[in-house]
Amino acid sequence: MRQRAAALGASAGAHISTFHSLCVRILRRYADSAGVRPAFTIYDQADQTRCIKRAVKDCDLDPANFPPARMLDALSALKNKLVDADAFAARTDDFFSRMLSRVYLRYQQILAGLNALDFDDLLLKTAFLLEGCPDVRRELSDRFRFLLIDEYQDTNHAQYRIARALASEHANICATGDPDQSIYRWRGADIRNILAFETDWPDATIVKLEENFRSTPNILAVADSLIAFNKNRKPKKLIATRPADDDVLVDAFDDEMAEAEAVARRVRTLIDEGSSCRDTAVFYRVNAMSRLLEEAFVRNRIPYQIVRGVEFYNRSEIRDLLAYLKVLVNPDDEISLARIINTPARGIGKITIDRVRSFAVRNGITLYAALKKAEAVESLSGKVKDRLTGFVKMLEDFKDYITGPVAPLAERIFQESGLAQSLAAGAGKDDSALENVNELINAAAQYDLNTEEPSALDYLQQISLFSDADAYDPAGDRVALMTLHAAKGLEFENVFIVGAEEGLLPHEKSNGREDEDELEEERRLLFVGITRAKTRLQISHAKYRTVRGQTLRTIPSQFLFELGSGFSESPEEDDYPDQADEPPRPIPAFVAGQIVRHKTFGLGRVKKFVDMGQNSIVVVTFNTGQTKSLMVKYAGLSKVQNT
DNA sequence: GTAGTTGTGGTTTTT
DNA sequence: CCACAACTAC
Repeated sequence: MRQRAAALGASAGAHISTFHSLCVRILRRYADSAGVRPAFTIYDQADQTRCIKRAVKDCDLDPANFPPARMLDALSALKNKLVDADAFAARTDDFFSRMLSRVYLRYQQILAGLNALDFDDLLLKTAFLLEGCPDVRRELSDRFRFLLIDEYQDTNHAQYRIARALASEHANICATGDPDQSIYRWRGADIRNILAFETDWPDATIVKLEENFRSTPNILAVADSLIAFNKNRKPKKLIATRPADDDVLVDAFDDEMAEAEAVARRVRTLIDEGSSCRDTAVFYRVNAMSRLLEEAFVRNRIPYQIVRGVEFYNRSEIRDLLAYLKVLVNPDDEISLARIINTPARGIGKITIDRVRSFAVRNGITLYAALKKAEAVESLSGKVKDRLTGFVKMLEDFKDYITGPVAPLAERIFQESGLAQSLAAGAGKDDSALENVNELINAAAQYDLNTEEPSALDYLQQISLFSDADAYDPAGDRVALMTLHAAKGLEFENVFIVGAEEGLLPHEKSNGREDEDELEEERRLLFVGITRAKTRLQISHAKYRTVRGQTLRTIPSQFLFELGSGFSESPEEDDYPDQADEPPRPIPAFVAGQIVRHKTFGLGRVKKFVDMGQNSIVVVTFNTGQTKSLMVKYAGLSKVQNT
């Protein structure tokens, strides 16, 4: 989480840390009381997915009916509410929750066996520790005598309970935040935390920060107009203190290439006029959009940085290298072990692994311990045994270096494991992999320099919690490219927001689901992006966009119609087909539940109708299973009689 | 048994 | 379009 819990200790100096990092430090220090082993590995989403798949399988459930992503979301929601597996088991009522409960119990068993904690466990275990051990709570409360929590609107219930426990002894707690900037509801952030702060701490002084020193009135007007469309909010007025300046621009481009190129050229112009690169940022909804922009910036010779925190650590070459480190630090981490045992290929296949695993189970030892005793596994050929012992020996040799600087160890692993060689062999098609590895090793070297007693364990636990905030380098004079989420808390003279299209912003995954809440969160996301801009703001969309290899005509984001009138449209003619030729026709209204037919997608059911006159949008779930946003005037939908 | 090949399916945001 | 899973050829 981005919000930081800063604790100001009189003698120790101020600590600035994210909630999760604080939890890691607490859990390591009070491991016994918290019921964890200190060398735990922190599992991210990919690792969690592997574990939950295994848990679902162990419970004899069909992954088709119990999709891993769904299950993880459900477990995460429970953990964020501090409902552990046992507590949940006691309160299941329907079939699904009974199955979920079994998966939950099994999942926790698996993680415990691997000596791993997921992100939610870090919070849950810390909260339980603080609430269950008064001694620990008092000690920490005394150590952190003043508590300041930023971005409080994005705290979840577990974080709330941790903060409450830490402040319980002294009540020196200060929280800052803005409910209109809550963009992590999907991750369990509970807006009630900030709304209820005054009731939780009755003596608290409330300071409203309504004056905005950052943005021009032009930008604030657009932000204000947009966010006012959210029904579920406390109205608030932003008061501009700066004089009016340039108009906000809303631009339409032919396709995503043209959009990226136009943005790059406009940035080029700003730079030529004397603006620093660091003063400009480009925001997008999904990481996948960064590539086109990157290419455009290269073409226009503009220095840029792609701010990617988590994204970087999802790269397979990075995951491979880190998996080696994880296994060295925590041999129980079979998820990482499974990843590296045949990466790069060294002739250890699935069947071999299964045999060693069953040997491990029979003898009640871990997979790694079984690998060490590979000689004793009868079902293996001598050749295979040799490969296994060679692999284990390599790891054991690396182990000599797990305390001490990390960069040399990472370099050594990269070379001696064969990763370097296999990367070089596959090069040509993608030379960025080697670059990424070098970046990782450089970052490790930086860690070594900044840390008194560097170790692989400490390094791994730190980078697992690496955030987008850490990824942004304000020192470099480069244009920043990042997702709207990553933009939170930052500000720039010039801001470009691209891809303001239905399905992208708001994202289709959050359109018309359950209720309006998800749409409102998308609106807040754009609001956050807009309010990052100090002086110049350009929001754009492409008329055609290629997604997954298919070029489709897009629909401008409904949010563009909610910006009020305080902006200039692009001078280009709006050349959507049909519009010029045909006189405006009355737009038919749809209601949710209405069955409709589309010439390409066939039959579907209306999920939602957004009445915007000529620009009305209808969201339809088609029988093919896909949900699409369509502009009524182009969709050619016909209403079908409900039977 | 392993490794390369074809096929399927799913597909945001991040700690 | 990409990652992964089952499949087939060594």
